[in-house]
Amino acid sequence: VAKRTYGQFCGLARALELVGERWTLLIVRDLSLGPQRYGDLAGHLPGMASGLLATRLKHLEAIGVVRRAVLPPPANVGVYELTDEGRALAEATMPLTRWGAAHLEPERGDLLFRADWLLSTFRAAFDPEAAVGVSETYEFHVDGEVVHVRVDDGGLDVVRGPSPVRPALVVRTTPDDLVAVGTGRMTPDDAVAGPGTEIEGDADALARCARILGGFARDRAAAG
Amino acid sequence: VAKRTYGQFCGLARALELVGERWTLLIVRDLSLGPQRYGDLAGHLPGMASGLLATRLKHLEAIGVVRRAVLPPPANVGVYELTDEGRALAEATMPLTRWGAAHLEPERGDLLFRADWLLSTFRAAFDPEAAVGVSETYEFHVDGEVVHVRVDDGGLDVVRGPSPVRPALVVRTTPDDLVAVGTGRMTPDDAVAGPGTEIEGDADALARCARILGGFARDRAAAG
DNA sequence: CCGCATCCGCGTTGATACTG
DNA sequence: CAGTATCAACGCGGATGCGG
Repeated sequence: VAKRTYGQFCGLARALELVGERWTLLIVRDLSLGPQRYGDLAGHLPGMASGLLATRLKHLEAIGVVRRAVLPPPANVGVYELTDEGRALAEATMPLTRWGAAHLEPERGDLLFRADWLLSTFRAAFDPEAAVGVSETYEFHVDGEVVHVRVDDGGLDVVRGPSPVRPALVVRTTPDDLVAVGTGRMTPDDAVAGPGTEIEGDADALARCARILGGFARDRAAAG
Repeated sequence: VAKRTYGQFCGLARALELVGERWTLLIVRDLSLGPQRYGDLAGHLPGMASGLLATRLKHLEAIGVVRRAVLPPPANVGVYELTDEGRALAEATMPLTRWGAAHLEPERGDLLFRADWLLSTFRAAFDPEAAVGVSETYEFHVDGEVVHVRVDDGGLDVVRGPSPVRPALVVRTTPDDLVAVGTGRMTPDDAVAGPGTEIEGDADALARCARILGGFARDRAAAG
């Protein structure tokens, strides 16, 4: 029996045949923030059967989106990482992420939260115009996770882990505050004034950071 | 039991919850070329169960992507059309279409072909730079289908049916020729010289049309 | 314990028949 | 023509097992 395909000569149908199955694009999203071990991936995808993750990874490897690699000694652990094709795919999902972000329900407290999910959503709403002439790094600590955002004169990159260089701004905050600021319910200054958020760095860096990552809130306001 | 969701506070996860199920984005794609009746949609989606199409349409209507409308008399038939949200969604799938197009296998003869699928794939690869200063319409006749492409100084729109205004170029061709030109196996001039393709209009219009819609072939060459 | 494979129960999907 | 009804087959979620 043929794998469930669409069999249409159409770019979208082909993309959905390749990566349209359940969980597949979420795996690509998680790997777009840096290589990950099997167990870490599984931890990022609650509700996904372990065997299914193995199947998906094998398929993504077969179609050239994902590659296995071994970290150099003394780590010597196997990880999965995106190929160039995989990075192109991750890039191609940005507008879809942006559309979905405009349809998130911020008040739903039952949703699972991860700093890297929200920051990858911020990245999707990123407007290069807002970052021209800015080259610096912001580091976020949320719920025990560390993620840093590298802005480089019109470009923007979100990577898991602490920044290798000294960041212009370090934000220690809570999921609630991050969501509130992201969705426009709170200004960054409100958050800093409140109990959940504290920053290291000057106020100018905070203002620039807010301007550059603020597209998410603007999208939501536009779409309702 | 809860509908199969991801439950993650993440734009991509939300988008996939809303429109990530099988067939859903292909319905949006078909409606993005103009309103369609239930039966026409079903005809465009071979292999999809009729009941499933009804379910999907109801869901898309519930989330505000699709709207039912009745064509004015004397037609008086019910059609489905995209809302503004739906058009934004269709727009958001363009890069994904482009990624998938680069992974199409042009030699696979078993794939189903429709002129509007291929032309919507062309549109996804459209580069606005190529169309600055050009404002004209091209009409394609393929396999009994008629689709027209409206270029308007940096913008591009693909719509089913004949052009309401006199087109600068009319192309009558075969699926094979259109695929061959789209994937770069043939130049437009080769096609016109061959038996499958004939055009009405001057050679300059053909050259402009080829330049504007040629992004698909360029993408494929880049990705391999 | 990590990285996967195997099994089972159920929801989703594919194909066709049916109805107003 | 525009859907609804029915049922078999498949995909997925959850648990468990197994080798390193």
